[in-house]
Order: sequence, then C-alpha cells, then structure tokens
Amino acid sequence: MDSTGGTADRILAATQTLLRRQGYAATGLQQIATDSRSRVGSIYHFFAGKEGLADAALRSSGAAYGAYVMGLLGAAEDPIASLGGAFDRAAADLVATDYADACPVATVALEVASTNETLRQATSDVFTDWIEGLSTWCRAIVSDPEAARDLATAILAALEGAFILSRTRRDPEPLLAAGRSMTRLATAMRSTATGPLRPYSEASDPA
Amino acid sequence: MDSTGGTADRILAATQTLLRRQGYAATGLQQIATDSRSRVGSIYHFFAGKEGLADAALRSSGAAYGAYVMGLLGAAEDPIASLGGAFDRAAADLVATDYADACPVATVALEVASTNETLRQATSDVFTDWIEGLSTWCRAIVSDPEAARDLATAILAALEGAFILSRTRRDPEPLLAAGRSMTRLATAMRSTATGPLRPYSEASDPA
DNA sequence: GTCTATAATTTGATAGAC
DNA sequence: GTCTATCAAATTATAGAC
Repeated sequence: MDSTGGTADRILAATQTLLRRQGYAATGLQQIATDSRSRVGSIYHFFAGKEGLADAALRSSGAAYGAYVMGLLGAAEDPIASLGGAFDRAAADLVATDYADACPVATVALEVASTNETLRQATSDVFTDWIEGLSTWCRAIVSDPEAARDLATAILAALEGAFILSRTRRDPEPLLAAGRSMTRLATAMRSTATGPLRPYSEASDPA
Repeated sequence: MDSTGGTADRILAATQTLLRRQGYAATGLQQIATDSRSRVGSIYHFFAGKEGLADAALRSSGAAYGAYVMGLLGAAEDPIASLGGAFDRAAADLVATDYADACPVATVALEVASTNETLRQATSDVFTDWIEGLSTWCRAIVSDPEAARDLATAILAALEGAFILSRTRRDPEPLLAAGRSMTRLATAMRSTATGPLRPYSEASDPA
C-alpha cells in the first residue's frame, strides 16, 4: 500500500495521459503540474526533469498497456476469436474516450524517433517487449517461430496503424476493418504451411 | 515554371521535412526559417501563421506521397508482387534516410488528433484520399467492394504501424514482415470468396 | 516535501523601415 | 517582398523560504 495516490503517482499518471493524447513537445510541465494538482518544483523533486519523467511514464504505461492487451488475447478459448475481440475492444475503448486514448506510446515514439535518443530507447524497449509477448502468443496459431513473429509484427503494426486512422478520422471503422483482416490472416496462416513466404496455392501440407 | 525555388516553396519544403521527422509542436518557426534560408517575417508574408503553413504542408506532402505509393503499386504486372515491392521499397527508403523519412503526415496526425481541429481535418482528408485510391486498386485483387476496402485499410494500417516500429527500433524488419503478411493476406483473399468475414475452410466459390 | 519566485531561453506573432 | 526589432507569453530549470 504505497504506490497509489501519492504526489509522484499523480504526476506520473497525468504525464501518461498527456503524452498519450498530445505527445511530448506539446506537453508542458506546467500543464502536468496543474493536471496532477502539484507544482513544477515537485516534478523536479521526484523526477529527473522532463525527459526523466517522460521516460518513466512511457515505460510504466507501456508495461500496463501490454498486460491489458495480453489479457484480452487470452479471453476466449479460441485465440483467433480473442484476436478479433481485442480489436473490437480497442475500437470501443477509443469511442468511449472520444478518440483520445489509443496507444500510450505511439505518439511520442514518432515524435522522438529522430530527435531524442533517450526517449527513442524507451519506446523501443516497450515495443520490443510487446512483440516478444505477442510472438509467443501467436505460436498457439502457427507453430513455426518465424511465421509466428511475422504474424505478431503484423498484428501490432495493424493495431498501431488503425489507431492512427481511427483517431484522425474519428471513426472506429479502421480498427474494426483491421481486426477483420488480422482474423483472416491468422486463419489463413493456421490452416496452411507456415514457412517462409510461399504462395498458398503451391503450399504443401507438412503433416 | 513558377513553382520551384521560390521562397514560399523553400519554406513549404522545409516545413514538410520537419513535420515528418519531429512533428508539429516540436517544430518552431525559427527552425523553419533557418532551414529554408528565409525569415520568420517571410513565413507570415506567405502563409497564415504556423497553423496555416502546417495545413498547406500536410496537404501538399500527403498528395505527393500518395502519388508516390500508388506509382509503386502499379510497378509490376501482378498487383500482389507490386504490393510486396512497395513495402520493400518503403523499408529501403527508411534505411537510406537513417530512419527519418517515413509517412509525412502520421507524426502530426497523432499529435493533433485530440487538440487541433484544423490540422486533424487536414490529416483526415489525406488519409481519406489514400484509402479511396487504395480501395480502387485493391479491386484488382478482390472484386467485392467491401472486401477491397477492408484490404486497403489493412494495408495502410500495416504500413503506418510498421513505420512506427521500424523508426523506433531503427530496424527495417517490421516493414519487411508487414509486407510479407500483407502479401499473404492479399493472396488468401484473392484465392477465396470475398464476402463478409467467413472461415476460409467453409468458403464456397461463387464462380 | 511543498511552495513561491525567478532566471534564462524560446515561442508565435506583429510593426515598420527599406 | 525582405529584413530587423520587438512584444507578450510560455518554456525548462533552479534557488531557497517554509
């Protein structure tokens, strides 16, 4: 009972929300202080400046969101049904927050990829962990490790890209369409040989 | 011969590069003036402030990038081969620019989706045009219009998401893996009935 | 640990000379 | 059309009283 409600926790939570919705450069320490009912001086008391605060916020929200998504993927018995449900849930979450809360790290990731090595590394670590977890999960659909990693990468990329389209157009359709397409892809990969790229019409069944 | 080399054109080009690489909030008018060998006063002479300049820059680079991608998709006779080639080319372009130049509107799109209605509308218009063009192109693979739109949305989402992953991790692999997956998906959708989502094992051939 | 005050810099934006 | 000067506000960051 020590990690809830404290000033540092409120600062971290407010930072996560602002970074998710408007990015790093557009978020000022004054806004973080106001939203967290604290002071700029308190931010410097608890964190190593704006960059250190953002680093901690990204890693923390990245871990939490990864756990949330992996939980959705284990919801149903059939993994492909869970996959479709996860995209549907992401669409519902987005609409429920008026298209504000999608991926907690993507906005900052694009902003800092070419300009801030510390934060680029933080977002990179988050994505690496997610792909790792997703790849393992995908092995329930395709046994080949390389094919599972390809599928995991495609699922994460489709989710992130659909978040961009749905937030920008204020329309859940891109997320729903991406979910349908990933379900189709997973189904096709499960029912066929899964080695390196090969036309399915020529695929031979190894079983 | 009137749209090249002028001060307004240099300002627009510099803005497009900076918005693509670091986003809207992180890009200052002073930096734009320096990079375009002009002055802040000149920016206000030619454009309607920072927002008006960004609006023009996004719409212009959006149209140019859309034309570039559609050109890649028409490169080979087989549309699916062209599709794979487009992702490969995107990966090569990204590496050649040291992971700086990916989608010219995505970074700003995520930044402004919840905070700037003018620029949200600009990025939304760009994405809408792209999906429109892609959907038409996808009808060469799947005849059903709704299925073609689903495929187009998935391709664009996978490209945008893979751009995030590749830029952040400084690794072309996510783009290449997304390309392989989209090729697989397109192949699966071409060789089968293309109505609303239905397991392929149960699909009946309408021809 | 909290809060105020402030330093040093940068931002978007404007006015006016040339 | 170009360029200089400048304004008001906001930025990150720090020092020090309480």
